[in-house]
Parts: sequence; C-alpha cells; structure tokens
Amino acid sequence: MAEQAFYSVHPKFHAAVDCIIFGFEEGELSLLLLQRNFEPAKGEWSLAGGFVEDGENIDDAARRVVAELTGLDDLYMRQVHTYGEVERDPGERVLSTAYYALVDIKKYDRELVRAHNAFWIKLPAIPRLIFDHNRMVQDALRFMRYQATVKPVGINLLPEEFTLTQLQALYEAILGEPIDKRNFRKRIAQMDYIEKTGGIDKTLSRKGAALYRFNREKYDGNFKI
Amino acid sequence: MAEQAFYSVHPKFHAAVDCIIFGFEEGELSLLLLQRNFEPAKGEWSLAGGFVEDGENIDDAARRVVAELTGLDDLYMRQVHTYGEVERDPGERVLSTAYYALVDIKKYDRELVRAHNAFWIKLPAIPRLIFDHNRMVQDALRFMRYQATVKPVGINLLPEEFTLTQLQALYEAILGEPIDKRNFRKRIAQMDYIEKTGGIDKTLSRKGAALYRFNREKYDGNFKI
DNA sequence: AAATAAAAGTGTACTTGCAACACTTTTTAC
DNA sequence: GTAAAAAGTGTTGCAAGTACACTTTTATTT
Repeated sequence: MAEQAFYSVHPKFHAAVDCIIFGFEEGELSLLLLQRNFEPAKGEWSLAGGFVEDGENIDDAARRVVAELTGLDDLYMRQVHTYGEVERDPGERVLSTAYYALVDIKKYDRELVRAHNAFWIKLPAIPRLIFDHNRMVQDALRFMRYQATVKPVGINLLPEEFTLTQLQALYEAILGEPIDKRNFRKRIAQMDYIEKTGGIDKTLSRKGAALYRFNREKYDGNFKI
Repeated sequence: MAEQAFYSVHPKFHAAVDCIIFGFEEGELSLLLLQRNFEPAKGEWSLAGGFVEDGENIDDAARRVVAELTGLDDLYMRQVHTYGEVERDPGERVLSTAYYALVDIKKYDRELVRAHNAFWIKLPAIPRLIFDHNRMVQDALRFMRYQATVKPVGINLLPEEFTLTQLQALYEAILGEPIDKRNFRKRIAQMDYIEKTGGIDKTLSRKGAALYRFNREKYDGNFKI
C-alpha cells in the first residue's frame, strides 16, 4: 500500500493522548487532574492530554504529556483504549487514545504541577470532566484493577521501600474492599520477589515495621522461563 | 478547548482500522486474511483493513470493514489496541486501531470473500503479514483468549445450535490445550444460560448429540444485578 | 518506673473449587 | 448380531483461599 493516491482520498484527524495519572496517599487512590483557569470552559476539569506530533510515536506522546506535567519520565504506563466517537470533542474531530500512569505521589515536581493548575483528587471526589474523560477514567480504573490482580503493578504507586501495612492499604484501595491481614501477609510471603530490605520504618508505629522492596530481577526470573 | 487555533498547530494523521477476523472449523481457529493480487507488494498477506472516514465512528469503521468483506454486520467485535509507531506503515504515517471479530464460519458471504481475494487460514499456518499485522494478531489472540476465560464470547464462533462436543473442541482450540470431558460438562451444566434446545444432532455420531443454545436473556440476568 | 496506647506480627481449621480418572449407553453400518 | 464410534455420566483427592483473635514491641504519658 505504498501508493500516495491510495492514502490521499482518505481524511486525516488529530490524534490525541489523554492520561489517567494514578497516585496513592492516605489510604486512597488519587488522580492528577487539570482545572482550566482561562476561558473558554474556565473552571472545568480534564485529564492531562496532548496531541501526537509528527515523527512522534503514540506511546512517546503519552509519556511526554505526563513528563511535562509531573517531571517524571520513567513511569509505568499502559494504553487503555482509543475513543473515536464523531462528536466526542465538540471543537474538531479528534481521536484520542487513553493511557494510565502510576506515580509515586512523593516524587512528582510540585512546581510543574502548580504551573499547570493541576491537583491530586481522591477517587471518590472526582468531578465531572470534559468530553468523555469520565468514561476514560472508568475504563482505566477497571483495566488497572485487573492488571493489579495479575501482576504487582501497584508497587509503582509506592516508594522504593514500603511496609506491608502500606502495601495492604494500597491493594485495599485498588480493589475497593478490605483484605484480611494474615491472609495478605501469607500471600506476600510466597512472593520471593518482595523482599525485606532489613530497614525499619518507625514513622507510623512505635514498634516499627519491616521495610520491603520489589526485586525486579527475581520477578522477571520467575516468569521468563 | 473550542478554539480553532488550539487545534490547527497540530498535525493530522490517517486513522486506520485493522480487523482480526476469527473463525472456527475442523477443531481449529482460523483467520480471514487477504492476499494482494496486484502490485505493489503483490502476493503479500494482510489483515482486513480500512480508513476511518469523516463523520464515521471508529467502531463503526471497523464494523464496515468486516461487513464489506464478509457480508455480516452484527458480529461480536472488540477493540484490541492502537498502534502508533512512526514507521509502522512505510507509505505514510498511519495510526491503526486493531479490532477482533468472531464469525460463525458457516455464515459469511463466499462471493464477497472471493472477490476480495481473502482466505481462511488456520492459526498455525498464518503467514508473514505486512507491517505490524503479525503483532496485531498476537495481541488479539491473547485478548480474545483472556475474554473467553471470563465470559462465553467463544459462542459467537459457533452456529446458534451446537453440541457440547463442538463447544469443548472450540474451547480447546481457543486455549490451546486439551480439556477433560467430564469436568468441562460439569462446568457447562452449572451455566443455566447454556440450555438444551431439545434437538439432536446426528451428523457427527450414531448415537446423536444433544443440541444446546446460548440464552442471552438468562446470561444478562445473571450479571446485571 | 509503671501503665497505656498503637500498630506490627503471627497459625490453624474449614470450605470450596478444580483436577484426575474409566466405563456404559446408544445407534448405525456391516 | 456384532462391531464401531461418539455421547454421556460420578467420585475422590488436593490445593488454594477464607475466616478468625491474640501477642509482641516500643514510645509516650503519668
């Protein structure tokens, strides 16, 4: 299909990416959302989005959009879905591909986020968003939840070293239901790729809690047979 | 974001859809593939594809592409992934969204398929395809397999009435491994939305096998509580 | 120095779903 | 009537998951 004529009879469209950026804080999942502080549609909320540029891979466009907002460029990101309703963007026709990103909420660039008028909003308090962005959030949440039950992607929401209490709270937030402490710890103990660092965190308890880390080599080793 | 100037600084791209059309015959999954019978790239194989047109929903574009080839317009279809590598189409830059479709292989329009120089190819014999179409097939297969373990989507590959032996052969083809007959039938017996029609199929055995059908109302009722 | 408070950490019994496994029934064709 | 070919049918064992409550440790307070 290398004939120019073959392509030229077909229309072209803007290609956007919209990013559902998840964080985890105080036992709840949050999203990083932007509030427009200029007209039109001043005050309305949206996902972090942008357009795919010439010569730019679509995955790279999504990474760029997140990096421009957070300063972080090595995040865990996955494509969720492409939305192509004719009237989804009332301005012009735009096809948009949604990606989700997982952020350690301690690490992002606060200046950049402030400059973009972006805020972390806890999941139950997500406002009405522009266009079909609420649907994108629902789809991303469902997909992220599924992935979290299959692989330890959730760990990307925690700092490098974490306690089992934090990890349990994270999974409770992701799955939206309480988990039995003893059963949870039994399951984690079977995962040799979640290993004790030897360190102890005393910020959250008097007794102190053992710190753990994710060992990527061991994890990859387990599954790349 | 309703200002024209906001959009116009960004490039536009062709938006394609490519369809992985699954069928099931003689105990094996097949794909409906096209072989180019004209230059350039004469003889090369590809998925059924097409471009999204103005005023056309992207899902509708995928349905149109499959309908133009098979004559079938009410198939089970799901979006798989969007491929946006810069050089994925050596002609012009094209972003392509892959969909899979499930076809009752007895039902398609043979004239249309012949006119398009398309052929059913069994999965183990899939040839090298143009561009990134082999990767699309792998991704679609993985996604379809996952969905088949979660919901009875596979039934869309069978005729309205089917025997349990056919259904088991289908799931063996989808999952790529043999299934124990008694365990399989026990599991099916628990699904009240797979019900006996009362009919008997004698084409495949002397004894005759009970015919079953999928009851969509019962299925929806079970899960829409 | 003793009491208190607050989170970390630990084991067992029960239930349930999945996996392994082989023979009988029915009917047509020879 | 016998042979062939597919349909149909139950039980047992195992493993994974679930339910469930008390002890340990240490900083803070009195």
